[in-house]
Amino acid sequence: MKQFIKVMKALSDPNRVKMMKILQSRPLCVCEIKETLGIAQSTASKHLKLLEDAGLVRSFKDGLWVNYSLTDGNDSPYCASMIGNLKHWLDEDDQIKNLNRILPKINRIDIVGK
Amino acid sequence: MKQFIKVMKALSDPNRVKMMKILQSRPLCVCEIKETLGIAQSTASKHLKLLEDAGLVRSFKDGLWVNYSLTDGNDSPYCASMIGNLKHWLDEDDQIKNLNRILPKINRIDIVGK
DNA sequence: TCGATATATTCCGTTTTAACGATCTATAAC
DNA sequence: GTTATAGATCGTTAAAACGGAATATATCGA
Repeated sequence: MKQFIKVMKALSDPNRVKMMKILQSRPLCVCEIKETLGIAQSTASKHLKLLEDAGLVRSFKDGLWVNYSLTDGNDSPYCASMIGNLKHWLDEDDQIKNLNRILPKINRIDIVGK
Repeated sequence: MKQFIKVMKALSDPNRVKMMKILQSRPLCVCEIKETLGIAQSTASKHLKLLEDAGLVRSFKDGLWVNYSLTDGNDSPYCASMIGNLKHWLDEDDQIKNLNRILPKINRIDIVGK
């Protein structure tokens, strides 16, 4: 029950769902994610931690950067199912379409300051 | 996005998930639900309203009673998918097993007072 | 070692959520 | 009509969630 609730909670915030959707395109570092969504760095970092705790994303360090990507969900049927469904869900959502439109222009080396 | 968030939020509370699971057995009125879960009547009523708003359950009156049951989820792919998955998910959860054990003994005519 | 930079963590204010008791509404029996 | 009962709604309180600024941590390059 606890694991299920964790996954549902993780997916019941718009910013976190947006993160799941943009991570479908490619792995992203925190600064690319906060830039794409237009939120504070601390906010992005916290949301990502929550998604990671739920088993929906994973992270690996690359020098200064931490890259986040979707998991395969193999550890949890709840994650596997939700990750799978989100592959096609919300593609027609206006906010998501917008994010996907600006995402190609987002690049970690272009992001300065905080 | 809004509809999706609504469904996720609806399923991110243990009491609401328990309601979804016991409604798999049979339609139940509010007093049977509150009795099974051991919560206040007003609490049960509010949770059910939230589940109904999300499209996961529906209600119909039968005299003084209001019977709640699962929807078929036809109005929403999110609901359809979650209702379908919940058919097999959490069956091995201890809390859910307990509810299913006491549920056959719960009967609206045996429930007195509030 | 000394900045500079990316991310994580902490702190704090604001909003949302969940719980219950009390009250209101609607229906059934009389 | 009156009364009894099931459920919905309201008011309140406590806990959790969300946001951002500030601070701490870790790594890279000079």
